[in-house]
Amino acid sequence: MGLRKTSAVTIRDVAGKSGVSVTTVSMVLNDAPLARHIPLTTRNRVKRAAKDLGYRPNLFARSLRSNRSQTLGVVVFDITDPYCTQILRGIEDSLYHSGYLPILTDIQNKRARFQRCVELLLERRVEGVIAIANPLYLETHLLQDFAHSEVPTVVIGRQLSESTLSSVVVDNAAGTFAALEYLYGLGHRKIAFIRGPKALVDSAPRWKGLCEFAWQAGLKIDPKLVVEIQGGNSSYPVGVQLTQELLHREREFTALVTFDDLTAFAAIGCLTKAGRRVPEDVSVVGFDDIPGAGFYNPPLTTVHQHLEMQGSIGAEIIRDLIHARHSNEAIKPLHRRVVPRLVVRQSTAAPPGAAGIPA
Amino acid sequence: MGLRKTSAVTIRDVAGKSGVSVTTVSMVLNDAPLARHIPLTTRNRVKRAAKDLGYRPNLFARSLRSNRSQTLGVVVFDITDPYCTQILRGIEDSLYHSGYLPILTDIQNKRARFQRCVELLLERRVEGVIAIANPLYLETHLLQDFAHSEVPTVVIGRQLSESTLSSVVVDNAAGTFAALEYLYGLGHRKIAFIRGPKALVDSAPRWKGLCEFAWQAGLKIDPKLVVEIQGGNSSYPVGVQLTQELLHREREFTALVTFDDLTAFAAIGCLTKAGRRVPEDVSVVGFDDIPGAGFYNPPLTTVHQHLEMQGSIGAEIIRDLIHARHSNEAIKPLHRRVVPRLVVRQSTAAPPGAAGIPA
DNA sequence: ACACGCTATTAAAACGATGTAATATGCTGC
DNA sequence: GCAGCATATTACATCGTTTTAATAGCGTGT
Repeated sequence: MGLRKTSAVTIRDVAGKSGVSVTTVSMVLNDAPLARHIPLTTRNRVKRAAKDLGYRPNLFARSLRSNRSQTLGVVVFDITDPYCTQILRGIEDSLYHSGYLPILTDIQNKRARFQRCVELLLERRVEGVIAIANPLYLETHLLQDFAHSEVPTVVIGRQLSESTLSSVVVDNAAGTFAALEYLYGLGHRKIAFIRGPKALVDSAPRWKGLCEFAWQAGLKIDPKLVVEIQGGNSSYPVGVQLTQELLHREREFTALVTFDDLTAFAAIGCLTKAGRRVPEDVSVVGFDDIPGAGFYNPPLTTVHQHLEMQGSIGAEIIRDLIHARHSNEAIKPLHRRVVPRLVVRQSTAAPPGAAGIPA
Repeated sequence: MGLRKTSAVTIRDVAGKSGVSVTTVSMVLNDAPLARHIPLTTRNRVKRAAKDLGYRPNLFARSLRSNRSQTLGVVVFDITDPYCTQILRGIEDSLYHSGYLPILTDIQNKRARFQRCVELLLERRVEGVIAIANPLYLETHLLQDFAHSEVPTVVIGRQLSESTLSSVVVDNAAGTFAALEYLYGLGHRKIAFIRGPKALVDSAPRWKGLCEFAWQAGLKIDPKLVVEIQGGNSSYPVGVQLTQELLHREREFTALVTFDDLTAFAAIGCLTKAGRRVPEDVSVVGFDDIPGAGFYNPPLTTVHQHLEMQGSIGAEIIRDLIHARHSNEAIKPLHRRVVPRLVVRQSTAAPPGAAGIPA
């Protein structure tokens, strides 16, 4: 190994060296059905020659001929966002032994880039597409290009039940439900909330999960203890500002459920500065379990949404769809939903007064 | 836009529609040098037809013929590591308008995958490779495969001055030098250090920068205030443990310089728990400026190493090398070094006693 | 009249693989 | 002695492009 040069070795060379025709070589190396008549000795001779010469089939020629690129397109909205990279990891793992290579395009959260990414992938004749949905906007109509080209497409992170596209989503409501259930179990009753911005699709179901538990447990949600992120997105400064607002309202609370981890970080920072200890005075719960949540000060209790698994599910769906398409079966979009899990760390504890009401 | 189907449109169709031969179409669309004799009217007719039909050249055919894949390989050691993704972002940006598409392979920090990634890229006939060096190990000999195949290769994050590979690195010593200079300027004299593990190449130069400044400023480094990360890598728990050890030694210190941000986070967590306030009692400085450093509690003063820029420089080098290779110039490996910048946030302040000795 | 250069255009040969349709060989049964 | 069949193998067209070498028309100077 190591000293094969630019594989100028073609199938013809292999044929020459092993004394058979290129057809035979091709059939042997792909063990095509028609190769069943070729005796073992010949097969071995061919394989031997191929290995000796360090033959690597030219993928361009192969793709040109067979019209299969052995390539999937992956569209992420921001490669520096751990949300995307964790999903990517799952995709990679699922694809690793499949012969498919993912090619990655990054929207960088810029609308203008979306169109170009789609074109790029179509140009490269990808056999399928996995798109990680931007939490803010999603140009579904752009993805329709793929649907039209009959390229199987799955969107991760956005519910699309009646679309021609497949989808993988997390069950947001189940996540917040579990979080509130846990706090309630610890004994918290005065609980504050920072809701997500209306612009994000995840906001509504996360809030819904909270309301559901509250309703089931007979817990009253105090409107004075609810604030909402305005504008497009959560951010550290916004989190700080909303936490301050909660403090200014001078309504006591022993726990705080935030829309996401970043907001939770901001809240903890703000509470600490205001002299409230976390978790001794106030418990804080986030959502997402971003990397770093476990290293925060204190380590954050939050809802883990199995991003890797979402990625691998997406890849599986695509593989299935491609397979279906190839055997001329009807391709029906698939929809999967993964259940998140509450990860308890050290930003939550029993409320100050009652030390440990049992769940 | 939107409803072009699987581009079964070939150059032949365009030729048919515009009433010329495929040769003419090809020449016009690539504005090849030989197209100079073709009158404007014909050119426009061809271009018009191409656009009307929604013609997209088949890249497989093109690559097969011209032996150019229009593709670069990028090898990262861990796609979920922000170090990699920031560099990636720089690479993308630099490549965005170049016609080259990066295809990404992820080692996942597993030695075994390296070989396979290299093979994958060679198979896809990439025209160049950008490898982001694993901080721990780097199978340079595996990359030699690329050198042998005359595929231009640049390594980001590892000094390789006399190699046949090109390289981009950060000037580690300059970074730590600046950090210590800053603390010294604030008035700190009793300064503790957490050194990086010997196994990491970055450890030595970062320590060297500290020693250099200390020597220049006449600052004595107290061996009792120096600890070193053992084993392979920095981690949160290790950081906590080493900080505890520093505290146990009962040698007073007003500032702490850590090997990297993760260790700094751990140190801050540990100090806080031990009742030392950051930065009022102890200032802490990290290295890397990982995302989240600005959101930590408190926001971390650290050394920013321009990862995006490193990425784009790498991409530029590759483009230059490919170009050189193409015009049959000799390809000499290039080596670039970027100077980091100290980012002052809120984990540093003047030492407790002397409130603000001027630099 | 014709060799020459110039413009405008194209036929045809690659590129490297795949797979269909065809061929060559040997064996069986009648 | 030959149709019929299984076995072993291959010639050749094909995929869609690029590019070389050739062609055709057309003025022009001798």
